[in-house]
Amino acid sequence: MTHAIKDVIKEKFPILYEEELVNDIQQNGKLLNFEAGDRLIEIGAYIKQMPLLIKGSLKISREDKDGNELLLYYLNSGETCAMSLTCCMGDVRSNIRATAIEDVEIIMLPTSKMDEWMKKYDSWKNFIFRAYQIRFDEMLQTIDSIAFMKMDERLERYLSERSKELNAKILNLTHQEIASDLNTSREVVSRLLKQLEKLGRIKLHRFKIEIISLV
DNA sequence: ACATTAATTGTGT
DNA sequence: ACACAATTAATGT
Repeated sequence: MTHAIKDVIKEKFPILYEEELVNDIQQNGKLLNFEAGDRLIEIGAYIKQMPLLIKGSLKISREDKDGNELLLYYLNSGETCAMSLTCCMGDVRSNIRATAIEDVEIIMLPTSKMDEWMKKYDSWKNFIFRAYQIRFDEMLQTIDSIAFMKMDERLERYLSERSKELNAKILNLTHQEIASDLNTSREVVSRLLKQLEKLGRIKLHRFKIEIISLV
């Protein structure tokens, strides 16, 4: 039983307060569901829709020249993908990939409306600017964690961020996944995780990591 | 309940 | 980074 898009917007995107805008979204938006593992956006594809994430979370990544997957950031409910905006403005192919890491519910909006809404609705404009700003801040943090932090600190930060975002104490991740997100080897991750477990900050299980207490 | 297999995780070099 | 061992979960018999 799906509720009206209108209600969902009011609940998850209170920042979009203009009644008329909400109606517009209701009219033009499509409510879609994806399962964990599905790819919503593939590298090289044209983007004609822009997502508003209602439930679940997405992993946004790109590929380097050797075909390695490189993590950009995670998207959670109440957020949107800033990259898909830049793509859809020009008639450009996507340079990112979006993969569902949990079951996901999203509203897809036709990019054709974006221009019009930017001019027409203040709250929409603010929303978009804010999405950019949040993403930008996060990327800055990521950059200096790569530049200045040692792997053990990066791992710890990674875990506490993920647990905060998903707001879950149990993360369903393999060591290999973490390793490719952090661009290191699986063995290093295993060893560092082991240390954290010894310190009593996490507990290790197969396929999952239980967070006990992280900074 | 047991054996087989595949994948994850652990460890030494 | 590589190689191999140990452990675990899933599946079939």
